[in-house]
Amino acid sequence: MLQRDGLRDWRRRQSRLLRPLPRSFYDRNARQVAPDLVGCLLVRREGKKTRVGRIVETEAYIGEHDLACHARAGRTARTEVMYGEPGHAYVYLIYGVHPMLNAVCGPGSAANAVLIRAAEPVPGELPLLHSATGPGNLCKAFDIGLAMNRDDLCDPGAALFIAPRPAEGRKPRLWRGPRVGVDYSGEWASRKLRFLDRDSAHVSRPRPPQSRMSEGRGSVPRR
DNA sequence: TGCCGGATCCTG
DNA sequence: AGGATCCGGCAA
Repeated sequence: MLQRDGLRDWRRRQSRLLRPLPRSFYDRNARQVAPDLVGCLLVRREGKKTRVGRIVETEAYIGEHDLACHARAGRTARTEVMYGEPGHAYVYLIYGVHPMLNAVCGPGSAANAVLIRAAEPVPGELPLLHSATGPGNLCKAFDIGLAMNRDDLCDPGAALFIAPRPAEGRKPRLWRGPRVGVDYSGEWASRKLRFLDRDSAHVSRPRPPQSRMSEGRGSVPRR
């Protein structure tokens, strides 16, 4: 049990080192922020527990002119937070079922946001409650609900924030592709605003051609 | 006030 | 392939 206490202390020390990305990080177009968030650490503090995951997939939603972005309808009660200070959470419910986590971006009051679509476990940290592959699953794994809408991700005491890429962490090899589930948005559906770490086994579908675990349902290498 | 359509996921 | 399940946005 000494060993386990040691591990707990180690985790506590590690998690104290995690600090939120500064607001200036988010105060840019989501097109710039989204790829920079891949490899960063999603941190959820709940009671005495701190859960950490490495973000491996994001999507940029770049403002009112982006027909896939909720702000396409302009300023409304729901989208208000996207026009506010960068660095806050925008959480909404999709299909009446799944909460989705976004980080509000800028510049300034431009209604930009980055959807956080997947995270992978970090060795040495608490195991995640559940797979964090896919935006709905990710919210479940980190216990993120609608109540966290508008929370400030830059507050050092926040229950939810994103910490910078660890210096010792591997640098992601990024792949860029079209966003998922936005076929209704015309030409915006084909814009490559989805970013993922090609070497992660925890990205959602559809996976890029030669990523780890890219084998779809029952497909077999050809000969 | 009512209706419609989602930035999804899981099962059959 | 389809259902779950509910909220925001828009038309009436």
